[in-house]
Amino acid sequence: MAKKGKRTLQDYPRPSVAVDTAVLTVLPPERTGRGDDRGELAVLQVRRTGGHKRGEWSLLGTFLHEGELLAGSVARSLREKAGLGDDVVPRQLRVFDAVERDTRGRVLSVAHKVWVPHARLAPVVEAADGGLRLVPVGEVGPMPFDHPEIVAEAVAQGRAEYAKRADPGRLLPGSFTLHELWVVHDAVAGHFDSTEDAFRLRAVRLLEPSPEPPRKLDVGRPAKLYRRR
Amino acid sequence: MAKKGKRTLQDYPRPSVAVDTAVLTVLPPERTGRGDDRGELAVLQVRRTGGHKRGEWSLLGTFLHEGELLAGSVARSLREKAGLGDDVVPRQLRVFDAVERDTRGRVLSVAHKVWVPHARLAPVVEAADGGLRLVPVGEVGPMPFDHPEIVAEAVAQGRAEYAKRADPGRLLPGSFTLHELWVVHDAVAGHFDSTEDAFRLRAVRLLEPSPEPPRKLDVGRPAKLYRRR
DNA sequence: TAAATAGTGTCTCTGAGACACTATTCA
DNA sequence: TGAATAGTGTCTCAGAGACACTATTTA
Repeated sequence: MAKKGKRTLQDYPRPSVAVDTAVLTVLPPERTGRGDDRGELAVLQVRRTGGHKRGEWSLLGTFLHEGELLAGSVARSLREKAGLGDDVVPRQLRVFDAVERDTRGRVLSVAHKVWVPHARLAPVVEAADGGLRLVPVGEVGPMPFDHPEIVAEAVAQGRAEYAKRADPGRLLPGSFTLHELWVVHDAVAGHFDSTEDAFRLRAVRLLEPSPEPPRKLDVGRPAKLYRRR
Repeated sequence: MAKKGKRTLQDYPRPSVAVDTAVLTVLPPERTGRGDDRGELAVLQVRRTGGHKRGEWSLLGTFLHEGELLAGSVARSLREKAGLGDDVVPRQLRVFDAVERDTRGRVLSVAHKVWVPHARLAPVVEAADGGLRLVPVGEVGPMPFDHPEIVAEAVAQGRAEYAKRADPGRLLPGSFTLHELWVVHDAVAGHFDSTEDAFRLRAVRLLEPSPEPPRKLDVGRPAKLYRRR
C-alpha cells in the first residue's frame, strides 16, 4: 500500500461483486400437488452447467457489469436467464461477505429478492427445458455458496412485507377477490397467519372496492372485486 | 470478455468497496443545549483532511481490506479513527451503488449503522481535537457522497428497532430506571413516540426487575432498577 | 407539609380472532 | 331446496393511551 496521504483506489483490494436473486412466487393451489386449496410460496432455481457442479441447483445470479446498477444487474439476469421483462422491482437483502464463500477468489454477493406472478413464470420455466424449476421454499435442497441463507432471508423479508400490506409483490392482477388475496397471503405466511375469516376483515381496510361487477364463479355467490389501495 | 464457458472472475469489473458507518448515540439532556430534560439522537462525524475537501464533515468510512469481513472493517474504522473497542455490533443497512457517487472511480459503499453509548463517545470526541463531532441527526449539514441518505436510513432502521425492543442498542448500562430508558427511547423516536406515562406500562413488559435496591435520586421516590430481558 | 419524582389503577378505544349468521348463486 | 361459496354481525380479549390517583423521599 502507498504511503499515507498518497493512497488511491488502486491501493485497496477490489473484490468481484456477484448479484444473486431469490425470485419468489406463489404456486396456485392446482400446482402444489397437495390436493387442497392452498397456495405455496416457491423460489426459482437454475440448473448449473459449469464443470463438476453440473446438475446442482442454485439461485439466479450474475456478476455486476461495468457501469451497471445493482437493480440493473438483477433485471439483466432475469432477462437473460429467465426471459422476464424489466417491470420488476428488486429489493436488496444484504451483502454476503464470507471470505471463503467462493473458492475462485474474494466475491461479495449482494443478495436480492423479487416477486414475480406465477402466471409469468410458468411459461418461462416450461420453455427452459429443465434449466429452471420452481420449488417450495421449504424444499430447496442443497445449493451452492450461501444460497440457502439467501432464500431464508428473502422469505423472512417477504413475510414481513405481506404481514403489513396487501399483496405488495403484486402477484395478483389489478383486481381480485378476497379469496384470491387470502390464498396468496396464506401461502406467503406459510399457512400460519390466521383463518380466512379473520383475514377478510383485516384485508378490506387495506383495499378499495373495484368498480367492476362481482365475478361469477362456478357455484355460489359471486365475489366482489377489490384493488390495492 | 472471454468466450462463453471460459469466463473467470477476472473478466468482470471489480469495484472498490467502501464501508461507511453511521455511529449513532443519544446525547444526554445536559449535553443537548436545549435546557429541557430530553435527550437527542446524534451521529458521529469526521472532519475530512484530504485536499480541497478539507473542512467538510463526513461519516466514518474506510475501504474493505484484503481478507476482511464487512463487520471487521467497521470495527477497524471505529478502532483506528475513533479509538473505540471491538465490542460493537455493526448492522448493515444496504449497498449504495450510484455509478457516479465517487469521482475517483466505481466505488460501492456498504453502509452500516452502529450504536455506541454517549459515555464512551464523549472522551473520544474530546480527545480528537476537532477531528470528530457529534451532531443531532436533524442538523448534519452538507456531507459528501450519499452520506446524508445513509444517515436517513440509519435513523429509520434505528427507530424501527427501538419501537420494538427495549434499548436494543445497549446505550444504557446493565441496569437502569424507567425514566432513563424513556429518555433514550424518546430521543431515538424524535420526541414523537408517546408520553412517559404510556411508555412505562409498555416498557415494563419488555424488562425484568433488577435485584438491586431502588436507586436514590436527589429528591423524590427512589426509582426501581430494571434490566433488558 | 410542600415539592418532586416514581409508580399504579381505571377508563376508553381500537384491532384481532372466533364463530355464528345471512346472502347469492347453481344444480 | 340443498350445496357451495361470499360476506356480515357480534362477542370477547388484549394492547395502548389518557389521566387521575397513590407512594416515597428530601427540604
